[in-house]
Amino acid sequence: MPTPSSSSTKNSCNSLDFERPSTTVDVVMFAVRDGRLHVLLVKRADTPGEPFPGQWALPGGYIDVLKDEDLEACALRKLKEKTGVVSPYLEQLGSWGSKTRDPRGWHSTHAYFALLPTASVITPVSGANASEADWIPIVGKGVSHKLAFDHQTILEAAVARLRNKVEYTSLPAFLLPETFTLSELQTAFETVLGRELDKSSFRKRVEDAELVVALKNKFREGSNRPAQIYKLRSKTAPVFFPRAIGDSKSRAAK
Amino acid sequence: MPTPSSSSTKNSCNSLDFERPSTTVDVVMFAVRDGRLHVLLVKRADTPGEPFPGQWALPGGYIDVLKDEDLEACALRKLKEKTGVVSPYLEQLGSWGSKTRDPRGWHSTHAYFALLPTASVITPVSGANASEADWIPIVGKGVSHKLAFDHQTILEAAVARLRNKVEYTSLPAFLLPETFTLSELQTAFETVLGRELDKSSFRKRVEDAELVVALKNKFREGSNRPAQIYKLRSKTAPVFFPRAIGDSKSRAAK
DNA sequence: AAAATAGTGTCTCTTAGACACTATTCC
DNA sequence: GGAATAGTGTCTAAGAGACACTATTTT
Repeated sequence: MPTPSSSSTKNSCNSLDFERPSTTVDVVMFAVRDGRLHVLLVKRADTPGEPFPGQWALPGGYIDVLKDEDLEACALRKLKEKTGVVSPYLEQLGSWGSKTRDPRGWHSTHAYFALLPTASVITPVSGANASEADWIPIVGKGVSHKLAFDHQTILEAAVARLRNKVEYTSLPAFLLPETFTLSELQTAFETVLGRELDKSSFRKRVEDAELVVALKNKFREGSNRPAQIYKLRSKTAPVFFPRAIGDSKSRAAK
Repeated sequence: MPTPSSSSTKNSCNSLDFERPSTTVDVVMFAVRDGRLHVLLVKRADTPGEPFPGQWALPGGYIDVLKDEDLEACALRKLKEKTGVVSPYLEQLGSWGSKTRDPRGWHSTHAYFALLPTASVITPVSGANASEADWIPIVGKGVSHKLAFDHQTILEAAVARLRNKVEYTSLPAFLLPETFTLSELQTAFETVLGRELDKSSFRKRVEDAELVVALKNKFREGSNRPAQIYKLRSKTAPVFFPRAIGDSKSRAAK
């Protein structure tokens, strides 16, 4: 077991002198487009020498020890670079690290997942050195492209986590614009869950959880009865419902 | 933003040539001793130059790129080194990384948490270079010692996660020996939860979840009616209950 | 028989789902 | 009035808690 204070000399990236794994941060960014859940992917540069050239991957990359104060700041930086969004819902997903997941050697990545409001979905920014970025629809457990590294695994974990948490939290609310109607909120839940919900019990649930606040005299007009417009009571913290939304159906594991 | 393929030359730990953070793995090991929840801590070496000399810390350390296939293998290695236990319940907790959490520079750690069966708690192994190790009781949100690095934060996250998951999973079962009675199982839940449970509803819950299997003609004898002895149906996977154990009481956040 | 713990049954309360119902707008 | 969506009320079923009850052992 290597100890940082040993004084064998091999190479020195800083005060520690033994072979160390490299560290990255990847972000799974979700948004709803055309009533379907999408994830933002980037196409890797087609440079020879780069691993997985030209393949789709999660946006992410190496931590910049000068720019990034901490892991979350690094994730937020990558988010802003790709989408321009400054403060979306962001949650740590997990980490993956092994000898083999990157052909360049021992790598570990800290994965985050983010929920972006519909409004911000318009422009996939093809940033500085990212050759291409696009919103790809979620199909089944993940995406129908083959992804670089172990990004398929990470994406599947993110989709599973999101679907699981929808059962007992208000996460889909972060996929909507600032203001919305209850029907729109319900549709967001249904989009993520992949099944329809009963209107009456959904509304009771939302009401009891005090998730939203009605905006006085604000209504969504259409060719029918206008709908009350709401906003979230808390723009950042999700609400935890006391029971799963499927109740009698058992909650999925992990 | 640094790119791995840039060819400025600064130093070279492997093929990547820019300043990189260091990576560790820490493990929060829980066990029940004398009816109370404990965590295994180690005392850091009292060597000058080492950060936090002589202070209590979570067991863990640098990834060994030669020995460790992946993050989980690294966590299991550290677990075995400290306790001798080979396959406990092990779950990824999260990761913490920042410029400031280690005085030696940008560090990130992958934290795991483990539940150890009572049987394995007897011997805190003071391994090779670990100067001292001991089981410390959980008090409130964490432990009453001051811990090295941000280990207090990590420990508190582990305690919170454990307490939260007890509400809807069978995690405390992994704190018991192979076989146990339902009363012992209930006590394990109560120890972690920090509150008493109703016997009847607890047993219904366990029964409905098909968590345990009765051992034919095995009974725990005492100065009273003997109790049926059970074992877990699955020694590794926790069971997820359809509802929180507190039900009407709301589940804690995160 | 008493003590002690194991194990069960009954009642009530809460909440989710099903589903029918009413309400309000535009055409 | 009809179409369309918003919003509400009523009934039922399932599961959790409270708590009293029975069961089986040792002393």
